[in-house]
Amino acid sequence: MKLLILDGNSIFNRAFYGIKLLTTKDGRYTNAIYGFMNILLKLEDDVLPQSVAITFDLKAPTFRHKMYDGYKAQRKGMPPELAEQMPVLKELLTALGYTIITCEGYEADDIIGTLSAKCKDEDECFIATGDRDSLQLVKNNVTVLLASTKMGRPETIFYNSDKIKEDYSVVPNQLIDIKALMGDSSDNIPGVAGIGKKGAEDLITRFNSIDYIYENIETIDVKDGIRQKLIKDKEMAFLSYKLGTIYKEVPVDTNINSYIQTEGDKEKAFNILSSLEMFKIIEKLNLKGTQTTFKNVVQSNSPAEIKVKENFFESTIGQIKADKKAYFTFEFSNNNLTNLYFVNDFYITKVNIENELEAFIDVLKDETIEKYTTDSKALYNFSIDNNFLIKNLKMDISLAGYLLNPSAKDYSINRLAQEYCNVLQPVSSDDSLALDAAQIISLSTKFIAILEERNQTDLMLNIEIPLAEVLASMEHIGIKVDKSGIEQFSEKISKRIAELEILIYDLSGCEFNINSPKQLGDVLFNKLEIPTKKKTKSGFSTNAEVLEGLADEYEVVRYVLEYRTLAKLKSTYCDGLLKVIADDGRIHSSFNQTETRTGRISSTEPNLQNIPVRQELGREMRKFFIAEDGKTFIDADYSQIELRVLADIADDEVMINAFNNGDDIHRITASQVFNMPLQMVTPLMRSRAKAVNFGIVYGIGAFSLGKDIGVSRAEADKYIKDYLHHYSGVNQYMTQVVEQAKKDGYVTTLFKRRRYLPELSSSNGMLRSFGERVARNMPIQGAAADIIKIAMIRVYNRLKSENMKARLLLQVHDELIVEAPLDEAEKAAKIVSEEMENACNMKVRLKSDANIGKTWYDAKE
DNA sequence: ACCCTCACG
DNA sequence: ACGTACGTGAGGGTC
Repeated sequence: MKLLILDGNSIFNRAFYGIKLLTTKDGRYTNAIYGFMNILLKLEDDVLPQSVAITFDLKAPTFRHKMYDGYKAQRKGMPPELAEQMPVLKELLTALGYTIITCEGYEADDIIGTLSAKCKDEDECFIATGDRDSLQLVKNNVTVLLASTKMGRPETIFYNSDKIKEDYSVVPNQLIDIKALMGDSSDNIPGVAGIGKKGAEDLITRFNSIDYIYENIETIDVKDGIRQKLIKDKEMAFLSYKLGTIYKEVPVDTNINSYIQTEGDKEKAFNILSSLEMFKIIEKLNLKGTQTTFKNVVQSNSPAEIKVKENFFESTIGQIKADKKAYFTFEFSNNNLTNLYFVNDFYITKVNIENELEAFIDVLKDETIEKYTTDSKALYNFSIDNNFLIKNLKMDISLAGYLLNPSAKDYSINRLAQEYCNVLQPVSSDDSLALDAAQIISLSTKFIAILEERNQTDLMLNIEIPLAEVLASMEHIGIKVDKSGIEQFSEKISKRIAELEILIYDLSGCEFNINSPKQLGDVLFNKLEIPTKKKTKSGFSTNAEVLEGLADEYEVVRYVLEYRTLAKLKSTYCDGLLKVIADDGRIHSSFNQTETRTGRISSTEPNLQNIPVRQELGREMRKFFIAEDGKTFIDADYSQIELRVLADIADDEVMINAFNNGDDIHRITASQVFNMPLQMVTPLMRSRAKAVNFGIVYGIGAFSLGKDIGVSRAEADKYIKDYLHHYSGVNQYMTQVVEQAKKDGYVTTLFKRRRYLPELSSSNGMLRSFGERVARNMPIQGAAADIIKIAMIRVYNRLKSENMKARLLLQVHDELIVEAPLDEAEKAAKIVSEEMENACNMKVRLKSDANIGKTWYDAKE
C-alpha cells in the first residue's frame, strides 16, 4: 500500500509564492489553489498512491508553545490574498474526496510524523513538503519529496537515507541534533549561540549526537571557544532538540485505509472549480461527466443534447436564409478551409467542404445574413484568397472576449464558454470544433448583451470587426524586402563580429561565449576584476547601461558593446528576417488583435514593429524594405499622439493651449516648468522636459525619472512637482483616474475599451503601485491605439472607395505605411494624413506628417 | 520554461 | 528593506 502525505500549509504557501497572483473575474484570488491542485495532481502522477492524507496546521498554540514561550513567536500571518484561499481549498479537497487531517495542539509535521512512523514495513510512505524539517522522518520505507526552488525553477527532490547522507553526511535522525545546535530562525528556535549551520554539521558528523557531545564535553576535540559556547547554551541545545523533534504519537487515525480517496461530491467539486475558472483542472480530473444534467440554455424547449449531422447542409442553408442569421465555426490548415460547422438551436451541421464551398461563400457574401463566428481575421484572409467580400459580420467571439477582458490568457471558445456561460452545451461529439460550434449561439447572445450593457457595441462593430478585415489585408499583401541586400549586410556584420571576437578573447585572455551573460559577467567582473558594484541578480548584470558606465575606462567593454549591437542585428534582424521571406519575395507578418492589455495590436513572425531606427547602423535595415517596382512608400506618423490624448482627457487648458499655439511641446513644457521665455530654453532643458513628458504618460516616479535623465532623485522630484503645478489639469486627472479605477476595478479609454486592474486592491505595495501606474497610463495608450485603429479603417476604405491601387501595409503604433503606385503617391499621402488627423475630434487637433520614399528608410522623416 | 538582453512605440 | 515608468516580441543561454 502506498500512502502520500501532504504538508498542506507548506505546499499551499509554496504554490502562492511560486505563481503570479491570479483572480477570477469578480476579484477572488486563486493562484495558491491553482498551484496546490497542480502540485497535488503531479505528485499523484509521480507516486501513484492508493491513499492520500492532507495535513494542515491549526491556528491554536501547540505543545511546543507551552514548552517554550518564544516558539514561532514572530511568525507573520498569511497575507490576506493567501488567507482567503485557504477555506476554499479545503472545501474543494473535501469535495474531491480527500481526507484532511488536523489536530489541535499539534503541527502538521507531527501528524505527518505519526502517520509515517505507523506505516507497516510492507507499506510505502511518501511525504510531500517544502519544509526540510520533515527530512528527519526518512527511513527505509519513508521518502520525503521536497519541493524546492533552484535557480528560480520549481523542482522536487526525492530524499531517501542515501540522499540525506550525501547532502548532510548524517543519518536522518541526526538532523535533529544539528538543528538543536544551529537553531532555526524561522521557528525562532535559538540553538547554541555562535554555532551556525556549518559548525553544527561538523560537530554532529564527528560526534554523532548532542548526547555524546555533552557527556564528553571536556574531552572532545574542539576549539576552546566552541566548547565554551556549547557549555553556555547547553540547556538551550536540549530544549531546541525537544522542540525540533517531530512528535509521533498524535491522536489521529493511523489506519492507512482510512485515507483512500472517496468519490466525494463531484458536482460540488465541479461547481467550485468552475467558479474559480479552473477549467484545466476540471479537464484533468475528468469532471465533465457531470454535464449530463445540464440544460440547453439557449432555448428551453430544445433537446437536451445537440447532435452533429452530416449531409444536412441544404436544409441548414434554407433555415439560415429564412432566419437571416448564420452561426458557424471553421478551421484552416495551410490556408485551406478544412472544417466547417454550422449550428442552430437543435443540431450542428458538418459541412462537406468540397461540395458546399460555394454555398458557404454565398452566405458570407450575403449582406442580408448576419454572421456570428470567431477569429474573423482568418475568415477575412480566406475571403481575400477567394476574391470576395464578407458582409454583415456581427460577432467575433474572440474579439468580444478580448473587449470584455484584454488580460485573459486566451480567447478560445471553449474557455470563454466556461467562463461566461457557466454551462457547456451538451454535444454528442468528441470533435472539439463541433463543441465550439455548439457554444457559439449562447456565447454570441451573452456577449452582445454584455457589450451593450458596457457601451462597447460601437467599439466592437465599428472598430474591432472592421479592423480585422484591414489586418487580414495587410497580412495578405506583405511588404517586399531586398533579400540579397540583407544577405550582404549580414556578411559585412559577420566579418566585424569575427574581428571583435578575437579582440575580446585577446583582451580577456580566454575564449568564452560572449552571448552568455553568465560567462561574460564571470570574465569581466571576476577574471578581469573590473570593478562594479552595480546590479546583481542571479549573477552580474551585463546590460548596456552597466557596460556603458565602464566603456570609457575599459577597451574590452567597448568591444563587447559593439559586439552586442552587431550580434543583435545579425541574429534578430538579418537572419531572422531572411527566414520569413515568402515565395513572393515579401514578408507577411501576423498582426494580432487580442494580445495587448491596452488595445494596441502586436506583430509576430516576424515582428515588424521593432525594426531598428534609433541608431544609424540599425536604421540601415530599413533600406531593405522596398516598394514594389513602379510603386513607392508613404510613411505617416502621428506627432505626440499620446500627449495630445492626455491633454484632451485631462482637459488641461495649459497643455491644450501649448499644443494649439506651438509645435514643439517639449520646448514649451521646458519653458513653463523652468519658468523661462521660449527662446531661453537650452537643449538640455528641453530634453529633460521631454523625459518628464514621457514619464507622466507612464505614471512616473522620481527615482526612475532621475535615473533616466541622470539627475538626483530630489531634483527629479522637483521637476515632477513643477510640471504638475503648471499642468494642473493633468495633476487632477492623474489623481482622479486612480480613484475611479479603485472604485470600479477597471479603467477605460475614450472609446470605452476597458482594462481590469485587480492589482489595485492588492495588499502588496509594489503590485498596488504598479496598478496605479497602469491606471494612469492605459487610458492614454489605449485611446491612442483606438484612434489609429479608426484611422486605419478609414484609410483602407477611402483607398478602396477612390478606386486607388495604394494599399496599407504596416502599422507601428503611431505610424502607418502605405504602398502606392508612383502616380498615386501624392494623393495617397494626403489621404493618409487627412484620415489620421480626422480620426478623432478632440480639444487638441491631431497632427500627422507623411513622407514619400522608395524604401522604408527614405520614407521615414 | 525561464532569464537576460535588446529592438520598437 | 525593497524596488523602482507603460506596452510589446525575438534570440540565445541555461537548467
